[in-house]
Amino acid sequence: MTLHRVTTTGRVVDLLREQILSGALPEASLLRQEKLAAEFGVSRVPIREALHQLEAEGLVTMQSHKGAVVSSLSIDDLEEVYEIRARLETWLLEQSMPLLSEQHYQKAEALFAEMVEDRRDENWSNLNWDFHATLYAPANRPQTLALVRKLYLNAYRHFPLPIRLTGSREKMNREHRILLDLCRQGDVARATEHLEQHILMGARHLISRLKALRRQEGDAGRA
Amino acid sequence: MTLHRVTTTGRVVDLLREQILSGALPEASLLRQEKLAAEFGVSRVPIREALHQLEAEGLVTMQSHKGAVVSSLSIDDLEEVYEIRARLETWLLEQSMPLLSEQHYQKAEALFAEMVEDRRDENWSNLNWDFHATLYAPANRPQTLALVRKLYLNAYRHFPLPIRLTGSREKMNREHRILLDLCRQGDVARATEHLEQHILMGARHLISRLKALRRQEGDAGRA
DNA sequence: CGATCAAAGATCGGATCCAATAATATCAGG
DNA sequence: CCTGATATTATTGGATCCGATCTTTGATCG
Repeated sequence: MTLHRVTTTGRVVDLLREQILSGALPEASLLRQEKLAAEFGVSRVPIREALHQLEAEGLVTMQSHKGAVVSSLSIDDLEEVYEIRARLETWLLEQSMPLLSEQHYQKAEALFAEMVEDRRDENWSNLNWDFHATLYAPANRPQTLALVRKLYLNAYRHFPLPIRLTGSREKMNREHRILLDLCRQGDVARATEHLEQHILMGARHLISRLKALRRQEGDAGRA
Repeated sequence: MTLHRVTTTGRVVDLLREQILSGALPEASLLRQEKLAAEFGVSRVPIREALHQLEAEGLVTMQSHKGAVVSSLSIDDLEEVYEIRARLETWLLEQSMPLLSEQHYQKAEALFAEMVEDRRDENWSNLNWDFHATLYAPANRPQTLALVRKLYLNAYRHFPLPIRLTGSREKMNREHRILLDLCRQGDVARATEHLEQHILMGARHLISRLKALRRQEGDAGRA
């Protein structure tokens, strides 16, 4: 669609965003311009512009003459983002459900099957998003969908995949299965209720894992 | 709060954002780097970085080697943004209403009175936002509030004040009065319902004014 | 021995310069 | 006179250089 001509700054932005969202650059990492410039084999200018751009996206915070760090979400913020998602996604589903066609269901089923079968974790986030987005598609709310997607990625960043998924895949699969069935049955109230719980449960799981991780790190720090 | 040390880029960002949101730079305006640089008395570098930053915020769109233009929202997009606002703000009110204290009411009343009395238009947007935000404050949802504020500004931009307000001030005032009273009565259901209608009516008014304006421009073009 | 201040080094922000790309004008051919 | 190729110009993107600011180290003094 938007086929911007590739520019160095743009590529740097994409690379850094990818690394931040994937967790390769954990939160609070220092981003030295010179280091990144050398790493990517470019001058510092596109790095600086990329950092500014990412700052506007909320992924890094910059302090002038001090440096840029990968920004971090507090647990409260994380929870709130999930709650916003729940509020908006239930709304999307409410609108799209009456309009879901067999084609949408087939696509959702295919994505669901892929998520069940694929044992590797790397694609899970994308598949999960695609699954949800498929169910919301008929609502025809591009702005809302883009916003929710941004929140989705933003909430997931910083958490290496094993942390996100450990002990929750089967649960997620079961919930997705139920969600699909409820949609097919046309029960809007129960489907949206289930979706809300699904999202909020995901938040709770992620937060408990995160707290455990921080406790662990705290212990390591004390040792 | 965030007291970054002032940097040229930062100031340029703030200036351009202000000009875009206020309508001084109408949508689809071409933003020539050299022109802006001369205007602000700086080199092109901070201009470029500012433009990139604003692009990430969604206020301008850049095409490499072609230039930057002030981005525009379609009418559909505008309507959708208002609907998102309605969905989120009713949620905020729902949570905050039980927690509203006399202090909040007094602040809201003061802002309301200011909006009624102040015949000048310049402050209206800010006062209006502050009024709404005051009612949502007890919900203690900083992320949501920041997001809604962004949507609020984004939806209002491009519309010179006279267009936004003509023939709607009295209506807005009446609706605000009712909203305040419903809050005081503690009727959550009716208050949120009223708020939703208030926001959606605002959208409808703005869109009709916008369509009239475009029709008018179309006629002028044909003449 | 610890604290404070100064100087050196590191890093960032901004200006200038150069290269790459798109828009525009010019000219040849039909 | 119109169309298409080519050259010129305007504008952007990127690299290098310079000045400003922050950090760190080390020396001096209490």
